[in-house]
Amino acid sequence: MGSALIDPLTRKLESFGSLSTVEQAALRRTEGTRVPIERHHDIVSAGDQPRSVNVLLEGFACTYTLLPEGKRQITFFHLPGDVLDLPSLFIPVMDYSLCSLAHSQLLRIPHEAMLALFHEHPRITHLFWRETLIYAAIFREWMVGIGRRPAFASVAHLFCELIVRMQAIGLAVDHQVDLPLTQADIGDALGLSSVHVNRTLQELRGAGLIKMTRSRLRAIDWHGLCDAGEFDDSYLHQQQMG
Amino acid sequence: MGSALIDPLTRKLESFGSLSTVEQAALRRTEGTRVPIERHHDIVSAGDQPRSVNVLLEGFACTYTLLPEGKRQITFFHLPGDVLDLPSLFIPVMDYSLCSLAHSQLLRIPHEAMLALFHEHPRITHLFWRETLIYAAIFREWMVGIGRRPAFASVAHLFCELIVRMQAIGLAVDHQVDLPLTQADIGDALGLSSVHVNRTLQELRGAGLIKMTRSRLRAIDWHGLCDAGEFDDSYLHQQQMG
DNA sequence: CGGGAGGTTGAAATCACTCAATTAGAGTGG
DNA sequence: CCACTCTAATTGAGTGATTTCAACCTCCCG
Repeated sequence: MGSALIDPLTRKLESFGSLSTVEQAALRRTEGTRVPIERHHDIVSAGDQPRSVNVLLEGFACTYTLLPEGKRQITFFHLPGDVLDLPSLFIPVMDYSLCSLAHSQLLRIPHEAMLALFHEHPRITHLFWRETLIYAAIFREWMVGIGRRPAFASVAHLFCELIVRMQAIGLAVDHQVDLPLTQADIGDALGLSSVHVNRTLQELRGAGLIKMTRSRLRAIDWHGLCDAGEFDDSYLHQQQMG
Repeated sequence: MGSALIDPLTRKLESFGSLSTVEQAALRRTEGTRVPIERHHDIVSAGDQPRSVNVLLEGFACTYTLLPEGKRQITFFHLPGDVLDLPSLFIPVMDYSLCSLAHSQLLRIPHEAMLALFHEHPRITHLFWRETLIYAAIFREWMVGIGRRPAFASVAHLFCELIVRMQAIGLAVDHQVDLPLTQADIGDALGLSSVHVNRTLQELRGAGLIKMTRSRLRAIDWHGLCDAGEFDDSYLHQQQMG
C-alpha cells in the first residue's frame, strides 16, 4: 500500500546517507494512511499527544510557535520526505504546531510501526537520528541569521537553504523552485515584518539576484545570492549535490 | 576510572528519563579520559573531524558560530552532564565550534565506546536521541526569543531557561545559580549588543526581578521573571523538577 | 465583476546599535 | 598593602535599521 507513497521519504533519507535494498524494502513495507490536507490547515498543534507520525509526501509545511501577543515565529520549513513530528515518538506532548503552506499529501504512520522499523534496522535508526542532527544544524543557522544578519543577508540565506534542500530531493532545477510562501511567512521565519520583507525582496530583485512571482523563486545569480547570504551549504551535510 | 566521573552524565540523562541499574552500570563502565580546560578556550572548532566525544563534567561551555564580519552568535549554553559534540558521531565534520566559559572538566570518550554503548543498550540510545530532540526544542525557543521577543522578555526568558536546567541537575537552589556569563556573551546568545544587554539588566534589576553580581544570578521574583519572559518550562520536558 | 488575500507604498515612531569615554573590579607583582 | 593592569560594566549621545499604521493597488478566483 505504502509502496509508491513512501518514496519521498526514501529519497530524502538517501540525500544524506545510503540505504541497503533490504532497508529500502523495509521502508516501503511500512504501513501508513494517506491523508490529503488543505492549504493553511494545522496538522498537529502544540499540546497534542499524537499516536502516529506524519510524513510529508507532497506539498509544503512549517513548524511554528504562537506568542501571547499574537506574534508568530516559524521555526522550520518542511519539504517532501520530511517526518514532521518525529519528536512525538520520544516526547509525548508536542511543544510546537505544524501547518501546511500548500495543498499537501501526508502519510500517517502509527508510532508502533515506526518503532518496530527502528528496532529491526539500527542503520535506519541512525539515519533518522542523523536527520534530527542535521535539522539541529539548520536551527543553529537560523539562529545566526535571525540574531546577527541584517534583513538582506538573512532573506538571501533562507532562499539559498531552500533551493539547496529542494535540489537534494529533486524538486529544484537550475536554482528555480516552487515556493508557496507569502511575504508574511518569510517575515515570521526571519523575525521581520512583512513590510520589511517586501522592501528587502525589492532590493534582492534590484540587485539582480532573484526573480520572484507569487509562488516561484528563481535565483538569477546563484553565486551572488550565496555571497549576499554568506551561504555555505556544508552545514546541510548532503550526500550528493544537484 | 570513569566511575565517579561520569555521574553528571547519568544525572542529566535521568533528568528527563529513567535508567535501569544495568544501564547505569554500563554508563559508569564507559571508558574515558578526564581533560581539564581553561576558561575561554576552544574545545572543538568548526571543520574538525573528532574521533571522540566530550562530556562536560564540571563548568560551563557554549556552542557558537563566527560570522565573516566578526560577529558571533552563541547557539547554546552547555551545562554539566551535556555531551558537547554528540553530532560528531553521525556527522563527520563539525559545523559549529565549542568554547568553555569557565574553568571546566571534560570527559573524552572515544566514538567506538559510545557506539558500543548504543549498540548494547537501545534504551540509552533512545534517551540520547530524546536529549537531541529536547535540545532542538530549546533551539526553537531561542529562535522565538531572538526573532520575536523584545530584549527585556528575551533576557528574562534565557535566565528562566538556565535556572530551570541548572535546577534539574542539582546546580541551582532557590532560583539562584552561578553563571559565568559576560554581558557580551548574553548579547551574542540573544542577538543583542552588550550595551543593550547592560541596559536591559538594569531594567530587570529595577523591576525587582533579579539580582546579579559578576558571576551569580538570583531570581528575586521567580514568577515575575517567568511572566516577563513568557516562560513556560514544558518545552524542556523535565522528568522531575527541583 | 466582485471579493479577498496578498503585495506595495509612505511617513512617523521605536527599538536597538555604534561610537567613545568613564568607572568599577579582580588579579598580579613589587 | 599599594600601584598597575586588564577585563568587564556603565553611561551619554547620535545614528540607523526595522516596525507600525494606514492606505492603496493588483491579481486571482469564483
